[in-house]
Amino acid sequence: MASNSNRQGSSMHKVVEAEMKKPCNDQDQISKLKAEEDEVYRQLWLACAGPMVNVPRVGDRVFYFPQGHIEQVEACTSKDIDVPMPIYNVPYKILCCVVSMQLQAEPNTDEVIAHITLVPEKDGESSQHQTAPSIAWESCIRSFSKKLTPSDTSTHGGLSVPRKCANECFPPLDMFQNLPAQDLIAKDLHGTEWPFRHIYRGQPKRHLLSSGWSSFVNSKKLVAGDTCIFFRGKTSKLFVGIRRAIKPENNTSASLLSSQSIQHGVLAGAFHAISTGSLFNVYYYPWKSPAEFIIPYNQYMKAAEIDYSFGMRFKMQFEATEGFRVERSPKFGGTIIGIKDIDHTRWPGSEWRCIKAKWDSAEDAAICPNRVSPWSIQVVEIYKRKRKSIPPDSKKARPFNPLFPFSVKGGKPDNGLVSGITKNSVEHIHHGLSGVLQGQEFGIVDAYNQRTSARLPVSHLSLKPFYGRGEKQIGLDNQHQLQIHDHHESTISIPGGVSTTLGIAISGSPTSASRATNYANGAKKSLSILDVNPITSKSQKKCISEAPHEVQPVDSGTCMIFGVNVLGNHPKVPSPQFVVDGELNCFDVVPTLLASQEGVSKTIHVQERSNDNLQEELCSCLHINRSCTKVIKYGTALGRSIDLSRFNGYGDLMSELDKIFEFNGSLIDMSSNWRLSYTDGERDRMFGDCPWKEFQAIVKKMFICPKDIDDSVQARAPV
Amino acid sequence: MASNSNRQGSSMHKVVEAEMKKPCNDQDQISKLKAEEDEVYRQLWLACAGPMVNVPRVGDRVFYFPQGHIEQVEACTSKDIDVPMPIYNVPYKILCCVVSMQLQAEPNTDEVIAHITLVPEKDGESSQHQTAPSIAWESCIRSFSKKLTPSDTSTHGGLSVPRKCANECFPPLDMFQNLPAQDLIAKDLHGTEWPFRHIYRGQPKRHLLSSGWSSFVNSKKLVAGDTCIFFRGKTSKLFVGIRRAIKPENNTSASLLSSQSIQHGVLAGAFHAISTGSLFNVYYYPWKSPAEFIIPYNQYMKAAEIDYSFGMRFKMQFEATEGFRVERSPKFGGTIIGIKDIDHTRWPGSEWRCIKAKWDSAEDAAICPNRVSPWSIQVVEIYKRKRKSIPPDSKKARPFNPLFPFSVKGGKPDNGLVSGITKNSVEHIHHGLSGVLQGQEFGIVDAYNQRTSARLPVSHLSLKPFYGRGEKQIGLDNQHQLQIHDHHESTISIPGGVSTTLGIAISGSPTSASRATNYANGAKKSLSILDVNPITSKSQKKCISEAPHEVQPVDSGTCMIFGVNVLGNHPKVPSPQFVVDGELNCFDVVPTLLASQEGVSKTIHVQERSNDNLQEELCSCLHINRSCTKVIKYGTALGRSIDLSRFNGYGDLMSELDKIFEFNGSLIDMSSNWRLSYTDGERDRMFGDCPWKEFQAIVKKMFICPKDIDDSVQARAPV
DNA sequence: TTGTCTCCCTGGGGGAGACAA
DNA sequence: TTGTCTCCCCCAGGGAGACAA
Repeated sequence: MASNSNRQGSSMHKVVEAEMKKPCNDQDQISKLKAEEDEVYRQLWLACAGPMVNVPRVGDRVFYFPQGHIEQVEACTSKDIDVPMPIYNVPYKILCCVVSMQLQAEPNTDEVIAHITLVPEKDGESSQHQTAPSIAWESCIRSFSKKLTPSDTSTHGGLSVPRKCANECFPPLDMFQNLPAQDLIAKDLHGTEWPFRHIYRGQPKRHLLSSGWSSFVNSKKLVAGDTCIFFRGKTSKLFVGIRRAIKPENNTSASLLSSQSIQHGVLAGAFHAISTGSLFNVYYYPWKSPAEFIIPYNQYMKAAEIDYSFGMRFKMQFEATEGFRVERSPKFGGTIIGIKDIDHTRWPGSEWRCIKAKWDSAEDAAICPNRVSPWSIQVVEIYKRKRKSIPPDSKKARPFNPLFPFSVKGGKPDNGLVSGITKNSVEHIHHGLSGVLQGQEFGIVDAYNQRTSARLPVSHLSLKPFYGRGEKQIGLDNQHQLQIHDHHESTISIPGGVSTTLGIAISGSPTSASRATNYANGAKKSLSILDVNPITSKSQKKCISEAPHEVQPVDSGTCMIFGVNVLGNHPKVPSPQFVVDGELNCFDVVPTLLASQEGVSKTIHVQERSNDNLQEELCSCLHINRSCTKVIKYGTALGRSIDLSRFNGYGDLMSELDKIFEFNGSLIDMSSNWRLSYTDGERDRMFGDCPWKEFQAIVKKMFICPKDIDDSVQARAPV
Repeated sequence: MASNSNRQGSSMHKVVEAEMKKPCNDQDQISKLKAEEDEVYRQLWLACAGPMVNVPRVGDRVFYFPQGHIEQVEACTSKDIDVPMPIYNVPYKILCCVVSMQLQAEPNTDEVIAHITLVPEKDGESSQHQTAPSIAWESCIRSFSKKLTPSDTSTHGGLSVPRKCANECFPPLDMFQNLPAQDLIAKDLHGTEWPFRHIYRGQPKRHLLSSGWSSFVNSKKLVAGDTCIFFRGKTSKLFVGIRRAIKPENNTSASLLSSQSIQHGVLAGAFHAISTGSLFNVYYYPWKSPAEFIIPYNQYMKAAEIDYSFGMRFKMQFEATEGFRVERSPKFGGTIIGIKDIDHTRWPGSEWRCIKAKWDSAEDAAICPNRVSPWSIQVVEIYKRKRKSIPPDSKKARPFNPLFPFSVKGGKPDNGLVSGITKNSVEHIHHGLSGVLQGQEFGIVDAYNQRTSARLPVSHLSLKPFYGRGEKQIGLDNQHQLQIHDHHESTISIPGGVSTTLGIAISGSPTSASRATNYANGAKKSLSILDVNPITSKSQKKCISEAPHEVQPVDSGTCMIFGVNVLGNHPKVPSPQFVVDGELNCFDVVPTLLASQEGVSKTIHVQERSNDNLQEELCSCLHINRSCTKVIKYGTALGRSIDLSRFNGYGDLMSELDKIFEFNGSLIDMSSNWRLSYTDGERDRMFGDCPWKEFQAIVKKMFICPKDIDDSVQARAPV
């Protein structure tokens, strides 16, 4: 392209560009020049991307949000088929390290693209890695941008360069000449060189880019309103870029894959990367993406420190018109009117766009999104309140099960790396009220029934909530890690990160059974990171936010603080396509398999059998990949299935069961003769004798029985 | 674009286009016109795609080959990271019905795109659905294509239209005029209308497209060597298209996803589609795709009827130069020098490019691919031999496990829909020799050890080989299908097809164990489709191909007939990333878990223990996600692992073991005192007393023991 | 019959100062 | 100071027949 337009003037025009490389052999000098050029390129790229765009640098730690990535690809593709996506077993945010970062531009449109290579971070914690402070290039990098006028883009004449910009950014002209002029060569983001004639002429005199300019305009298909951007470093290297007023629309039919498959690609790609701990590539298109989906660790954590609550006032910036300098828009003001994960089914607890905003002016509301993410807003100072306890990111194992890309249904337990901020807020509750959960390992601890929880192994209490159903993990730093489990559930980690968790019943051979048990005990001893304190249960339902400015939420029923609904009202979770309808059939059929699947779920049943049957069913149903847990009411043919992940505690559950089985409240207030019990992997338990989170993790099936009948099968009835 | 160039001549030129719609209100007439236009468009699209390209029509049944789809996306994207892909549990070919088919073109390059919506067919069999015969449009559709000369594409002058083409394809000119001329309007694949001045002038007189032509050339960026194509139906509707000599290269940086993620997208998308039976979209780019990956059912089946063998001569067509008519190239001749699945690890048994070709001339070899698929070649008549039995596609359940998109490693058992042709050949063996496997449901049945196998439910025997390790499936037509399993292994199918299979050891409770068995028996009763016959095992190694012209293969070691290697030599299968290295640790640690995974594989170990240990290990290792099976030789410290999927029968296996353990043939001919035994999921120690396929599915570990020692632990020693 | 060349002639657009906001 | 206009002038390229393969 450039060569086409290389209609250079007569040879008397001196070419100024020429990099001005001094004849120094100093390696440092050369690499400095290179570094400067790289920095100029980066700044140009950012200027072309827009004032709101930022990208991390190599080595930075970031959070990758698959939801945001999908937002981008959805913005780029036309939704083809309305086939519901499965729920992938991918955390809503993934801590990564930036392995490489290539700032590029699309050849045809000059649309900016950041090609980012990430590697999932093994370790949730580690030092608050700071981005290597970039050398203060700002002092020696000059730039200007100009929004093109109709004259600038007309066929008659060139670009009128503001005097100040020309003086600052272009090499000086020899003003003693009759018609001061020089030939400039500017590189665009592709490295293509564009020759421009820079001339000082007209009456009154002004700076113009004449020859070459119209070729540039034609090639880049610039129109009035677009912005051209010039950057120049100390070494006189000149760069040119563009930012369009109207972003190029997507080539609808030009996609290689269907939008469906692309979403699969995003999710399966992320899944594979975290499963194997391997690199993965992400393309970030700032012009297309509704929001950044790769957030620097520090930015995220800073947001996590703030105690967002209803009614808070905040400001947010968006791209808008700006002057010759690349600047940010004025800020738009808004108020938080809701905090809630936007897709509880797929991304429970996610902070992505979890804040519902009401914008101050109606016009703003038309431009600004309804929902924003915490890290993209600036809370007005007066409202800022930090959380009390901030253990930012604790050392935890990956919470998802790498053998199961698809989750059967929502209900992903809240845990560790998966939901940092959410965790923090929850943690805050406990901290504030019971002083638990300090240090690197912490969990959401509950003591719904103190008697029972006291009986559980210490390690269990501490780690269980984070590893799904009663798993715990040792040897985290080892690729060949082995996860062991009591309740006779076990997990194997496959090198490269693939692991699965499977529960098994005790083998008939006492030898092998005892061997396994012994080993489990041995493993437990190696856990030195436990920190368990007794806690009380009162805190469970208290609304976390204690900000003085807090108002009762308008959209009642949800008071979500970073994804945790602290009120008792629950939206109905839609059932995605992967729920087992036929599963009731397996009820009597299949020998029990006690599988522990993080983020996966549970089989559940109705029951109308004798006590013998109850006993028997302890190991009679397959517990893999179910989102729902069966509830069987004694004497009733039709059982029900419920998704435990929808509930935040026993109270919620009981209310629901009371409603479902039409106890009219008598199940809740215990006035009925019926009680709820459940089976876990081992044998019968009474309802409510362990913390809720743990209950969620271990429950296999629930039974609603008359007390007398229930008692008769309860070998060891706690409570 | 078109409007830009719409420099129409003076008003005296009559516009001929105008669709010539007669003033008939007849709906039939209108829809006929529409149908004709659609057909002309289709023909134009095909002509632009190239002479070798074909696409199915809506309603057609086709096989979709994920491998081919990946070939296409790989051809379009630059491989970014060298991270190995996981093995997805997706069949290598997927029978689909074409739900919709949009023939499009890329806006910038006019590259042809077929946007195909497929839905996986539930039913492997069903009627030999014939494509609705298209109306014989050919009689009324006129077309010509011209390879553009330098003059045609130069800035001076227009397109020189061959006289015959102009007469046939353009509306007739009024030759009584001084300068006979008319204005034509031609639609391209986007529906954009291009005006052309058709004039008959010069000395001598000739047909030219003058005004408008150069705009067309510029807009489409045509160069000499490219081809322009005109089509016209009866209704005078004129269409124009192009086919480039040099296909546009891929926009490397313009991809939305990394090539990794795109491959994930292809595979996860396919997986999801077959899991849920839902629609999925595929974009086929004939200019980019190295080969068609959507093959009409009939074309595939026709190929499947042929008994391909080494040395066969065949012809194949490729795109090449052609005349004014869109025609196929001359055929290239070649010889089959190998038949073998190209990626046995990922796509075992796949016929995709399974034929290794030697091309007759060296120049051809430079153009033609090394490997071709059976359906894309035409076997020279003299070599054609049909297979004996052709049960083309039997009604079988989907063989893959829908809960496991990723398979850990190759070794996918041959089964049903997954490998139609391969199956056929395998089936053929059994059919020909034992008369088994008729009807809709069939399995490879064996009764090597009657005593042992007699204990298994019939259903087990019958279905096992096709569903991995000892699974069986009922209710195939039901989305809510339930897979049941004895050996205390069980599978749940989740509606939409998600299911998993897990094995468990017998629970400590005798009650539950017996119940499970009972139920399994009960379930068995509902299986009315079983057809079990005794077969002998001799047939196992017989080479299928009995073609008289068959020659011994040059690249010895593989004589694959549709994916089945009928010779005994096996290439080493590379171990992909998902193999468990740390698994030896679990050996002593974890209670046995007998997992049945279709396409997944087996754990294996070395052994140097006492008989007690042997006994113990019957249920001591996790059998998930292994490609290899352990072989333990008594008294030898170092055991070995072998991939059973590499072998086609016991003979192969024994040869290999004989070699590995240096028996120098004495293991094969039984002259040594050593024997091979194995353990299955029920802790029974057995000899090779069941069909090979079943053996592959149920074997957990193999032991090579001296006869006497072996007998001592052999409760029931068959042989 | 059709590919290439050359001649003719027109108009789009590059290059300059004039003028005005 | 800079956006727009207009004038000037040139040459790219379209349109035609000549010529030759």
